[in-house]
Amino acid sequence: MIMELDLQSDVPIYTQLMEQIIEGIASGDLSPGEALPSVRSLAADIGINLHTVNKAYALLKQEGYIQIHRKKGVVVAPRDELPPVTEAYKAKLNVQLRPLAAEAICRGLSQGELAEMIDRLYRDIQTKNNTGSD
Amino acid sequence: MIMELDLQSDVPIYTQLMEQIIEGIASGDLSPGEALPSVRSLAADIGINLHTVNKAYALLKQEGYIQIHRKKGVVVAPRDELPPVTEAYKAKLNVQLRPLAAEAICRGLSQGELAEMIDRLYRDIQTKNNTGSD
Amino acid sequence: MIMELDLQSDVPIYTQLMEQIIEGIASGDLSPGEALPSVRSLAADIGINLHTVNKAYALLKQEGYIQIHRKKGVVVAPRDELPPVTEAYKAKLNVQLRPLAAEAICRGLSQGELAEMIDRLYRDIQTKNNTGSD
Amino acid sequence: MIMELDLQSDVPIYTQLMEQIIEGIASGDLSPGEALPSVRSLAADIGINLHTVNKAYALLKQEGYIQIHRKKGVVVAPRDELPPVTEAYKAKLNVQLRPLAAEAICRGLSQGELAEMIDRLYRDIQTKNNTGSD
DNA sequence: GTGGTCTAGACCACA
DNA sequence: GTGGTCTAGACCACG
Repeated sequence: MIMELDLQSDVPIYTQLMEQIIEGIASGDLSPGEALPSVRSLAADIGINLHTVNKAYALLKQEGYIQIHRKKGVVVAPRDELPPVTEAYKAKLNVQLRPLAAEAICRGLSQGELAEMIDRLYRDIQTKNNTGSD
Repeated sequence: MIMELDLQSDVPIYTQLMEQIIEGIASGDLSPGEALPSVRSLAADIGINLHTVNKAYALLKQEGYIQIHRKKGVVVAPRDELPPVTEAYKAKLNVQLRPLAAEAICRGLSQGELAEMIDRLYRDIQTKNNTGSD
Repeated sequence: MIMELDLQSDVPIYTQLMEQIIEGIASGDLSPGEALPSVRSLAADIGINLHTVNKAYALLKQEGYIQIHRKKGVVVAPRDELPPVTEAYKAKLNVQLRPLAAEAICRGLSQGELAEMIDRLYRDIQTKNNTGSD
Repeated sequence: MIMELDLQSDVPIYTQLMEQIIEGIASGDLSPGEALPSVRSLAADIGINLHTVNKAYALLKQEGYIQIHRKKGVVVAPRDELPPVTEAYKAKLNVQLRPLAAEAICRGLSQGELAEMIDRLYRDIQTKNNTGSD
């Protein structure tokens, strides 16, 4: 799996790492139960410190996306143990979307255009289409 | 206008300030051309540091939401000067939405449900217009 | 507040730190809303690395015992926001108690004796009695 | 005897092994004097490393729960040689229970509820005696 | 070799 | 000065 990190971004590296892995799971690039690279090897691969990878893994574990298996190492959680759509999640998502919606309204982006963007993102992610022909 | 700040949040205060003002403009609570409180008075009102308000105003100005006149003070930008839907904006929005979409897919939130959430947010924000002169 | 750490113990320092703070809250030694020492100062006080303190604080925050307030720094969560008795908590507690109960049965410790130990612990903690006259 | 191991748990496998065996003794599932599987066969049965089983057995022997004879192999200690309720044990138990009690107090779990949980655990463990000869 | 823990020292965003 | 992030290097428990 290819990790696209922007070390210059103001988004913390461990967050980018988390996002990449979550997107990997969403796209099917990473299958439930599949093993992930060890903290050390991934850190070496992408040229960052192992603690940074460790933090990403720890947070993903806490959220339920991955598990630390004592024999298999780090693995993607099985499908039925992936985090579900809880009320807490929907509340969090609302909080995240709200400022985006407000800005969209200010700029005059129609709801339809926004819906279309999301539509494209859903298809983009689910078809592993990483190049985006837009 | 009421500012709702969460000092426990991991979102910086100046960002929350920006979001509140943008949402105020989106909801019509703040009209184009309307005057905003001075840095000093706003900071005193909500009990935060001058620098924090300053930073929020500076960024809002930079993005085109507000204007700072020597005489009139801080005012909301006139309608035709509010930031438009540029390609850069759409790209930024895509980058912001992508991880949210990926997580939604992982958790099994359908595209329809997500669209509905956004629909509700649009209505929620746009009908919050209290025109309150307090 | 006095921190009693055993650097030789196999219990991680950050765990001991968490336990001490939780006991401090339980005993009333730390009041809801009260400010805790900063990561740096606490680390310096007890002669450990600031990252270790940081980890303890981060976990306590995650569990809801403390909050990171942007103005006041680290504070004990207000009483009504302290973690409640959830089913998840009871399940966790059961898992923790089970092996202790099994060992107690093996050794022939009666249920009454165990109940009495807990009774004494409750009183001990709630009366800030840190010396234990047993 | 069935071993329930959780490879995702943060509890080391050898510890889980110990706990299972101790609970087996407590429930009567394993009788004093009864033979336990050899290190080799147990390791093979539950699919873990030899060293892991070895470590569990060594610690159990050290604590007095099992005995290792050259000829008879591994057997559960006779009833009168099982570890008794020593002061050291009570002290250790106190140390283990203390943080649990502190957390319970913080969350508002009453002493009665805690006592009831322990009561249920005692009965749960002691009635699990299936005397299964498989 | 794995993850977990701890240390040390550094930079930055925030208020 | 605060917490947050990242790096570097080390030791240990586990399997």
